[in-house]
Parts: sequence; C-alpha cells; structure tokens
Amino acid sequence: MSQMQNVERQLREMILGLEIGPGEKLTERWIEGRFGASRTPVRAALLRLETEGLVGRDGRGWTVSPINLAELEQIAVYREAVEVAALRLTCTHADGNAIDVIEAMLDSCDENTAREEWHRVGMDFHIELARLSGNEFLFRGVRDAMTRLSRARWLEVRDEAALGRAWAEHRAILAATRLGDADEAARRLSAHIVGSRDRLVTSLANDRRGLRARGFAVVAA
Amino acid sequence: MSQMQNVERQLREMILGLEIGPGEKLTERWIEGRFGASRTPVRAALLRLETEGLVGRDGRGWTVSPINLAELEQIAVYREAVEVAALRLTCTHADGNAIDVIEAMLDSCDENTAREEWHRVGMDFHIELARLSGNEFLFRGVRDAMTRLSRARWLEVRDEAALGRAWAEHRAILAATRLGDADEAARRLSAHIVGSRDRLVTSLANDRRGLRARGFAVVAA
DNA sequence: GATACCAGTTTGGTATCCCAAAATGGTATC
DNA sequence: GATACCATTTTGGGATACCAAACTGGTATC
Repeated sequence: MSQMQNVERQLREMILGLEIGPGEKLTERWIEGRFGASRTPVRAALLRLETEGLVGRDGRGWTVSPINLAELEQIAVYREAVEVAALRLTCTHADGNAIDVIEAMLDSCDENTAREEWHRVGMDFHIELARLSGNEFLFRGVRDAMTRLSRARWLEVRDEAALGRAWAEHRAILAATRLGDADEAARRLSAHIVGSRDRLVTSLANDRRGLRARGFAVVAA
Repeated sequence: MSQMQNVERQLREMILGLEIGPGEKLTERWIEGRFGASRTPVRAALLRLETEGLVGRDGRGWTVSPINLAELEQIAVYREAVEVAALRLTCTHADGNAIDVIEAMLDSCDENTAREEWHRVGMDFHIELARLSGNEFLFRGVRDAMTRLSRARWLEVRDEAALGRAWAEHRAILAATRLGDADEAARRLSAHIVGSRDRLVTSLANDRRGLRARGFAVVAA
C-alpha cells in the first residue's frame, strides 16, 4: 500500500481513537516524523481528512476538529434525511439474505463484548443498512455522517440499558425493513436518530467539564 | 490568492465549462504547464476535485469524470432527499426578505439573457434556497449534487418552453415556502427534481451519439 | 500479419530544498 | 510587572530532483 493511503489511514485511526484529542494542533512535520513519511503523502492525507471533517485549518496550520455540539445537531438532521431516504429505498427491494447478514452483526454482540466493539458495530449497522439501498450517494452520506459523529458517540456516557434499547430499536427497524414496510421502518429510524441525537448532545453538554479536563476542545451548541 | 486555490478554481472551471471533455485524460505535468504552477499545488487541486467527483483515478493516472447516466439518476435521488429536507426546514422559519432575494435571482433572467446565465441561475436558485435552511450539511449536499449535475445539465438539450416551465416551478416552490407550507413546497420540489431528472437522462441518452462525436465519454445507465 | 520482446520515454509517488510569513522567546523600556 | 520590540525558529506553501512502474514504439521472430 502506498504511503499516502497509509498515512491517511493511520492518522484517521489516531483521530477517531482519540489518541490525538479534539482541538489539538497538528504540524505536517510532526506527522511526517510520526509515520516515517515525507511531506507529500502527509499533505495528501490532511487534504483528504479535511474533507471528512476530521481535521481543519486553524489560520495557517492544522487542527484536529473539535467536538462541536451545534454541528452534531446539524449532522443528525442531515443524517436523518439521507438515512431515512436510503431505508425507504431499501424497503422497495428488501433482500432477506442481506438483512440476515446485518442482523448477524447485531447478534455478534453480547455481555462479553468489549465496549469498543459495541461502538463499532453500532456504527456499521447504520452504514451497512444504508449500503443496501444501492444508492452510492445516500450510502456515502450516511457513512460520512457516522464518521463525523464517531468520536462524539465514543465520548458519550452510555449505560448498559441505553445500549440495550438501541439494539432493540435496531432490530425493530430491521424487522420493518424485512417486511418492506417503508413507513414503519422510516418512523422507527427517525425516532432512533432523534433520540440518539438528544442523548448524545445532552451527555456531552453535561460532561463538558470532564471532557475539557481531558484536553478535548468542546464547542457549545 | 494561493496557487493551490488558483489551480483548483481554474481547473474546476475548465472542467465544468467542458473546455476539458468528460473522459479526457489529465497528466499532472500538463496541468503544471497549463497554469504555471508546480506539482505541489496541482496535486492538492486534483485531490480536492476528486472529492467533488469532477476528476477520478484511471489506474495510476487522472481522468476527467465521464458523464454517467446511472450516477446521474442516483444523484437525483440523493438530491431529492437532502433538498426536500432543507426546504422543509426552511419552511419552519421562513424569512420573507431572504426569499425576496432568491426571487430576484429568477427575475434577473429574461428573453435577452444568455443561455449560460440561465443555466447558472438555475443552479444557484437551488443552492441558495438550500442555504436558507441554516443547516450546513444539507446545504453542502445540495451544492455538491448540483456541481455533479452541472455538466450534464449544460449538455441537456432544452427548449425555451422547458426553461419557462422550470422557472414557473421555481416560483411555485418559492410561493409555498413563503407561506410556510412545508408539505406543498416539498411536493412541488420533489416533482420538479424528478421531472428534471427524467428530462435530463432522456435527453442525454437520446443525444449520446452526438456527445460521443464531440469526444465526451458518456456511460450508459 | 500477428506476436513476443526490449529500449526509451512518460508519469505518478516520494523525498528534499527553499522561502516568506507566522509564531516564539528573550530583552529593553517604561 | 506589563509591554513593546527585535532576533530566532518554526511552519506551511511551493519548486524541484529522483525513482520505480507503466506506457510506447519499434523490431525481431515465427
């Protein structure tokens, strides 16, 4: 694999994994040294990650995008539009086998599963469901929105009960989709997204002090 | 302005203006010479234009994205989702003054207006309307979709009557939005987008031979 | 005539160098 | 102690050099 893709992938993982905190300054030379690549692939990676919203410009330099509560709310609205559209599309040509695969993803999580894995599967559920629509642009929209939400969701304080409820909602959405009941599926997905957004923003707003203490920049709604 | 932004802007204009045809090969060295910049800004520009879907990789090299009828149909579906969501949002806080500005854009076109200008205003109408939603992500979604549709719409064979009908639809959408009638506005916008898509794809499919004769790569639906 | 093969050229990927602007840090001044 | 000022360093933007892989055109072989 080329250096360019390597730097991009590794830097993205460090940002999403919060190994580099939201709001931290980045210098091209530091990245260069950190990954043993020269500046050309480093700059290519930064340009890509900028379009993903993971890094941004801070004057002349680069910054890991802070957690922005107002932005999170906007993303949730965008996500609802594209994900519901994708799901409605999927309902028009529901494929039982494909839905089985996604349901198996949910089943793969139990009480012994690491929290990190629940997190990842929770994202992939929505991404893979959107992929079933067959529409590349709706799919990308959902995937990009989930990427932008990823760090915030990881920071969210979630209890076991909340995760269980989310999983139940996922299953209900799948069930309606399997039946091709677009209205029911859309209704449940909308509720899921809105609820998810509210819990997320509330949790982060409440924990803002703690997040700042960890050195994470959090911008208010 | 920096070279990077310069190269990006000029190259984008050449591609959107069809000065470089869909499907044409690009070499970094040619661009370098054409705009008097070195490869560093050229590379940055290509990476950016790649995310806009205007250029793509062809093996190791670069290609101006061909007109892809299947893709155009998918983009229209995506666009409908985000643009309708944006419009519904706008209807919840309709601002008469802002709508006046957009209506003035429509008024600025008359029988003496160049076709190129009609084309530009037709795009900007949708983009500016989406901006009123106040949601950055819905706005970007609409803007990016319009960018991707731009070349195809320019190639579309459209008569005066079709343009007149489009303008009437635009005005009806604005009127419903001004009244805050979200359902009516959404219904009219959906119809406008679907009709627009059908005419576009039909026109291009019919004229495929002519387009190929001009050296434009057109991929079938 | 078709094909396999080879030398020369082109091209994108990468590394490195240079520069102007911005950030930094220390110092003199009040 | 606060502040204005200046020398130094750092940093991103750009230019260029180098390389390996891909492409090209021609040639020899069958």
